[in-house]
Amino acid sequence: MGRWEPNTRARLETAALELFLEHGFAETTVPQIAARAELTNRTFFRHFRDKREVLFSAGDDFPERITGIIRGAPKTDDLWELVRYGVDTAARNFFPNRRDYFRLRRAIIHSDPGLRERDLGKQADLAAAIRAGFLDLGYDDQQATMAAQVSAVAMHDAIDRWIDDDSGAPLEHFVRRNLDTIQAMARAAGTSA
Amino acid sequence: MGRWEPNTRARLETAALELFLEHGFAETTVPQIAARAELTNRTFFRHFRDKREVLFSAGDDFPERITGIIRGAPKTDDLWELVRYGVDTAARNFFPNRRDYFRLRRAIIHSDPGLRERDLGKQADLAAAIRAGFLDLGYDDQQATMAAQVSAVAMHDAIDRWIDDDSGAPLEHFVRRNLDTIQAMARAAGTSA
DNA sequence: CACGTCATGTCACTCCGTGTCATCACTAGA
DNA sequence: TCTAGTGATGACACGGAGTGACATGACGTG
Repeated sequence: MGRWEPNTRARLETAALELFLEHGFAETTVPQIAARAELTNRTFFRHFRDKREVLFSAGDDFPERITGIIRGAPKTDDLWELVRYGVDTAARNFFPNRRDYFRLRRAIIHSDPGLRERDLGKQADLAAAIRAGFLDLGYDDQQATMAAQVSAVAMHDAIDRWIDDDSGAPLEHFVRRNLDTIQAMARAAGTSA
Repeated sequence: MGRWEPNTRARLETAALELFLEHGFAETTVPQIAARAELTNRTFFRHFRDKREVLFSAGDDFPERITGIIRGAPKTDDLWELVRYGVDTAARNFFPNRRDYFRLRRAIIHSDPGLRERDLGKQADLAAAIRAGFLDLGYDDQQATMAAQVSAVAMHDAIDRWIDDDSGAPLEHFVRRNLDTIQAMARAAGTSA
């Protein structure tokens, strides 16, 4: 399997992260990253489709995993309960407890419009996978799509809050709170007027 | 004001759309677009920050307009009602009745990953503007963020369905239906089990 | 009619990303 | 031990995106 240094991908990822933190994303060139990892320009693009992707390859398997979670969910007709179960389980399993790393990574992503767009793309991929899972369970297109989007939105925002929070609350807490907020909104509708 | 042909931007936009439809987005070069519009490469980038943006400049004022809509909304404490009002009003006012044009445009966007990401970026910009409007009205961060995301998601998906629908139903119909789906989900939670 | 302004043109340049072929370590098999 | 094959990397060339700096030329103003 590994004839050269077998850590090629990892070496490129850490080299990239370091350089992005030192000089900024836009100011870092791909040849610089490759050089720090003792590789060449061409090799970088064999492992990552573009310069942005080097920050996102960690979540490559999220779509499959979320599909697995939904498949393995306890049987219920309650779609909202299924959403709660799904995001909660994902929150418990997807994210290692390295908040400081995520904070650095987010800082880089927020610093560049292109990275922000790529991040949104990943979020959309996740939503698509969730939707596919719901469709598989027999929910109709409309329900599956909306439930998936709500899930993805709640999760994405929760990660943001979790990163900024220093109380030690787990990610699940923030996801649930987001879903509860939406639910409360929808339930209160038509009540006050 | 106009010394040359005064339609520079519009000429570039139509030239780009035509070429994208003829040869595909990736296969079309910026010099080609500029040439068809009888302009130069450099002028293209003075009007659009990159090749993708030429397909999106039409919605540049959406964020301001949505903020205006929320500011001018009838007073209510019912956030969900406010969401309904906002997306409904936006649906009525933002989109001209050129479904065929939107269909072509969407076909191009769906054909290229980069364009899809840019599209998601625009959706996020819209969500941010909506959130700002809600914050302005005094809602807390959590509520404002979730309500804004729900609004943006409902709108984005509604446009998709509206484009594909041939019954002549107006865009508002699909937005409302999306919101109703979410509301029904949230209200039914805990009912069936 | 001289002047300033502003959109466009011209030119040169860096960097991203790709196609193509060469290299070289390791493995399998005789 | 030799040899052929495999697969990851290196070397090289190239097109296209996007930018900076300066030139041009039409228009309004005094």
